[in-house]
Amino acid sequence: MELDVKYNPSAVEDKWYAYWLDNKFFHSEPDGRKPYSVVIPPPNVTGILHMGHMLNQTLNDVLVRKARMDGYNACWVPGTDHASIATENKVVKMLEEKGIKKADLTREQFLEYAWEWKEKYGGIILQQLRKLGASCDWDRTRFTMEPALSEAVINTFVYFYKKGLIYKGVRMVNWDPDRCTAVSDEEVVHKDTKSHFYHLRYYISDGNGKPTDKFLVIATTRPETIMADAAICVNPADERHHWLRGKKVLIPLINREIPVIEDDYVEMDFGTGCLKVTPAHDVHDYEIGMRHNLPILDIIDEHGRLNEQAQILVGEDRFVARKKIVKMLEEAGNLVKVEEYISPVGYSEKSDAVIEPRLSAQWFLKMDKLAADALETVESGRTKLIPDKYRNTYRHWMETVRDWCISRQLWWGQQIPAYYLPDGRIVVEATPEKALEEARKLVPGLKAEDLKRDEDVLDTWFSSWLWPISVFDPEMPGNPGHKPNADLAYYYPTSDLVTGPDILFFWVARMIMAGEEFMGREPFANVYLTGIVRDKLGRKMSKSLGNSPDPLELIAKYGADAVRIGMLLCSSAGNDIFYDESQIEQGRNFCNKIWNSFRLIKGWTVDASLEQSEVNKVAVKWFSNKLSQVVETVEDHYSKYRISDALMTIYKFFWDDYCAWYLELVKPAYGAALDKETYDNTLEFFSALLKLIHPVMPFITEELWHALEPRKEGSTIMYEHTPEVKAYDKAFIDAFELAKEAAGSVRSVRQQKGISPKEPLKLVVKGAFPVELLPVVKKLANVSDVDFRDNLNNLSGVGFMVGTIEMFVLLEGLVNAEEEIAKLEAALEYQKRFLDSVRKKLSNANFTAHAPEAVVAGERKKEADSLSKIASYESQLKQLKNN
RNA sequence: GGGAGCAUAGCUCAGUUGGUUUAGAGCAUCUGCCUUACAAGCAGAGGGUCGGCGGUUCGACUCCGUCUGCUCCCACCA
Repeated sequence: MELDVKYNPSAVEDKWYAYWLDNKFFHSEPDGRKPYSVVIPPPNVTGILHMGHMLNQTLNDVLVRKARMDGYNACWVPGTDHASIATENKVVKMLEEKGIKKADLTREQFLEYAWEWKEKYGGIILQQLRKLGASCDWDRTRFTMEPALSEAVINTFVYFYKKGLIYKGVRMVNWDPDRCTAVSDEEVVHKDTKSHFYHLRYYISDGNGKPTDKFLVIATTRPETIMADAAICVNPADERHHWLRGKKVLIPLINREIPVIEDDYVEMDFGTGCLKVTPAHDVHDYEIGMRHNLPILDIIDEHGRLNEQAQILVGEDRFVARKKIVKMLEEAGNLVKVEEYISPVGYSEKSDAVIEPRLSAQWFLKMDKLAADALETVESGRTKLIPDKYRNTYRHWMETVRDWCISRQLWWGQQIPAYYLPDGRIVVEATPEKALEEARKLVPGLKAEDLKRDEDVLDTWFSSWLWPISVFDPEMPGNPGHKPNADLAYYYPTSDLVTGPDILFFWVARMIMAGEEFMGREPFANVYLTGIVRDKLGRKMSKSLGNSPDPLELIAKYGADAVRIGMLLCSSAGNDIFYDESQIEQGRNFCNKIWNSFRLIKGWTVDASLEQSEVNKVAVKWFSNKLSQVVETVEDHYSKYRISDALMTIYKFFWDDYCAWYLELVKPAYGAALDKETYDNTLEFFSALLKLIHPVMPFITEELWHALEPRKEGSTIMYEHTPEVKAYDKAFIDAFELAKEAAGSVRSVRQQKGISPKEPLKLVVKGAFPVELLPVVKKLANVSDVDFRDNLNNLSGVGFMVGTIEMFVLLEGLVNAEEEIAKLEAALEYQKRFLDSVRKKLSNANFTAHAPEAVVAGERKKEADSLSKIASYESQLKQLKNN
């Protein structure tokens, strides 16, 4: 078989992915094995794969594949999220391009377009995930708006409504004027924004609506809202303003009279100490208004424009109005001064529009009990957050969370199952038929067309918070008539959840709430929170910055395995990832290394009659011991979710120990054959390595596992078992390190003296170097001869130390005595200083008295070793100087 | 404004209850090699007063305080 010098991933990857699918290797059904289940954080149905997904899905796939090889019944449920705002935006945009306005469509027509769009573009992202090698059970693919899951959402709404936890109320909500919908507190991003602080003069009224010459000054950032002012408020303790008590003032420009009131809320040392109270357009003002029974005057419409109530600037956008009114105020003589001002302003996470606090009727879910339960889940450790630092933020959020505004003024989503009777009363039922039935109990003879269904849909998170339950059982426990479900019983709670910390509250916390509410227990055992993928400059990868590479192009260029390695190499949990293409190159190089090691092995001929040589014996002995030690380390890393450490351990083990040391040791001379025993062991080691690597690099390992020996149809490395940890001889492994060090030192001497690796060298040894390991030094350092002696006097060459063993490379005529003396003196100097520091410790009575015995013994050993090294350096120096 | 976290080689990071670490890895760098598995490679080498200062301790990268710098989260836009 002729193998290419370079590994070619594209030819291999599609083949094996199709093979895995054909054989249903990713599919899981409940059985006698222990389950390992994960649900995908459902990406937006209209989304495309970005680097953040790559990182998450790679980590997820590593965990799933590892669990599968550990004998678990692994089930990874994929799916997408209908993402109401994001998707509706895209559909609206698409329609606009066709010249169609949403306003001209009925709800049904719009939804038809939306579904069409979803069928066409939705799920591209799931196709992309396949390219990465994700071992999802595609037969279980779910969509949050598929009929069954929508039903689950509706049932959940009914459930909470009947439990009294859902209510409708007029509240100040975060209004996104771009999208014309309310958004939740969590969807508001506060950004420091440059604005102005306008100081405005309000004249005191003479009691008949006419201005006197007295006035007060307020400071505001929103002069366009003065027409909605209901009062001016001062702090009762503020003596500067006591003269205003009982007075009325006139709103500039429109001359409407409003009272001066007093409330502790106002801070005396901020602004002028006078606050204009605008209950309809500010959350605090609203609260003050409630306390003081102030009228509410709403002057801004749903698009953020001034309405008729404003009297002036009607129809103007709020920001345009702001500019215009400032000019008007200036001309009217009401503008005292303008200050530059930076203040935090809320923006809609989805549209980036400035949030308008707006009073509107919305549906809310009471959070106190749900949040308390979900907090306990994490506090008790039933769900672990990895890394642990997120527990603090989680706690803080759970303790301060407010009721969840769950209604959205959109069409794409689950429509709220609330029905209004003509008299305004509400019935909430899962179906229109049921609703009518209930309504008739209130108003006999009511007709279907008399019932009006609420226009709003539910927040997307109100569907995705059910995900770990609904993907297994859309009928949802908790609903009347719910029957036990085998999948749910088997797979719930899921094992690990891999997701970004940015949706810890949006999604993770709420899934925990739903889990506790409906299942009575946590939805997952561990939540692994990844970092944010950033570019080399530390900027978050984003479409607008254009700094995010296309993952599919990367896969095409380097191969999926390489990309996976690149993502994993630098991804300790919770730390941000600084993405750099060179990491993916490193992954590609690793693929190539694996590939070429296979070419080497495959090229060997075997002679069954050959005896196993000493060097091969020791190589096999060492590697089999080392393998167990490494597997143990890797398992430990995995158990702590230190995926990049696990990968690095495997990487070094393969590259350094297997390729650079083991294969070089057993490699037969050119044209020579290898003994069968060593060959079999070598293949066995290779096979074990492939299994160890498979979770991180699924494609190349499957390819080579099949190339290694003929496999039965339908077999796969995916279901091979992770290599076992057998008892290993640590002392022997450590001793082998001495041999490596010796070989390295000899090579170093060659480098310094410019001696070709092909020229054999002679070595003299003083000390207890294990004879068993001599062949290792001989072969890898090209040493023809090793001579043990009691002293190294009168030799010509270069000496070095391996531990406390002295070694000497015999070299005639190549030695520069001065150079050697200088080197030895430097080494001696270092050693003497080291000895000093050790002795300082040992001579300290406090140290010997307080430190544990083992530590003291360690220091004594250091002292002894150091003394022996010093002695040997000194004797070598003496030699050199005498000659 | 409140809270959390981070700061270790040029870069990205380890360093697990303070003691065989006058600190390790990978990448990058430098030197020598086209040695018939791999130049996407091989061999060798250099590189850090562990952010500053102070304290606790026989002993501090590790614990405490403080300062500086960065990041993130939360927060009602007078």
